[in-house]
Amino acid sequence: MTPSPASTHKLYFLIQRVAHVLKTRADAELASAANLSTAQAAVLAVIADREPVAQSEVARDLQQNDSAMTAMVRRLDKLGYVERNRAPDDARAWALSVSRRGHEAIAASRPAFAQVNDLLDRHISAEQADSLARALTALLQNADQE
Amino acid sequence: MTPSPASTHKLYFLIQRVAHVLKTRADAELASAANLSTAQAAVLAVIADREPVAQSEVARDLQQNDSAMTAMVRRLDKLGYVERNRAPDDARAWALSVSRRGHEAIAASRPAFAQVNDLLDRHISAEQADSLARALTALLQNADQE
DNA sequence: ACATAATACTTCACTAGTGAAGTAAATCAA
DNA sequence: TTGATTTACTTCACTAGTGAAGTATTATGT
Repeated sequence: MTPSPASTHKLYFLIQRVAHVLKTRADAELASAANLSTAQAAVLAVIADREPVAQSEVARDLQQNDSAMTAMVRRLDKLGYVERNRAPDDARAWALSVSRRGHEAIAASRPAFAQVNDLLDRHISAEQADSLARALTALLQNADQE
Repeated sequence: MTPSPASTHKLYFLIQRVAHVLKTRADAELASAANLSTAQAAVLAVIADREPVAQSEVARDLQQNDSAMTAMVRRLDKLGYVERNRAPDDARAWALSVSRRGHEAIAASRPAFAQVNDLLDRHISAEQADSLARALTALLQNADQE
């Protein structure tokens, strides 16, 4: 097997730092544009996409555990961004959906995300972004089944 | 300006998810190989590289704030992985260094990180990794000054 | 049918980060 | 040289995640 190039060796830490820097930046933009964090925006997006949806499905989708979702949905509920009804077909589950205010928050957050995407665009070429996205998507899918 | 390709639009969330999945994976590997988390390993690596070093410098290096470092160094101290002496030239600052046990923990963690790097290698070609690393490094440096 | 296993969710104790506010020491400007 | 500012660190209240353990409820195998 060929040895890893020097750049691969620190790729893990590099990804962590880029993710951290982008998250901090995006959270700042988002906080001033909408009363929302990036983590909340991610969860809202999944719910909007699949509603009515159970917590466990959102957790699976974001590859987080159920207890994280319990806490997150409680916060989103307190903010008035989601509705929690009992699922009609399963007495254990919630049927989550995005409220009117939740949709407004999502809409208000769009420009902030656009700004972060612009930052990415300015420093990564379109082809690089494309190949990066493909590599990361493949990584996500394959890492699952190992 | 050319519009972002579809893949760029979700790049932010993609990076966050990949970072999250890799972190969870690496933490699991690391926990069984050494009594250490990836966040702790990152901090120890910086200290080892620059010792004796002040907390604020480590924080700057990892692009985190000072209060995060206060808490992290307290945990590392409790684990016996760092030594905290007062800096001789500055009564406000700590002079941090890695203890013998800290170096042992770093050593014990290497195979775990190697395993995560292998995972990356298996799903990203060497050239992709190289170009990815370059793009992310540039992004990190430029994002700083904006 | 019924014991067993899996699933949906919660709670708890923990790590790991943020930002705001505060203290003490060091630096700078006049 | 002293007053204002910056720096190093801490504390606090918060978000956001983990894993383990527990409670219902649903699904499964014989």
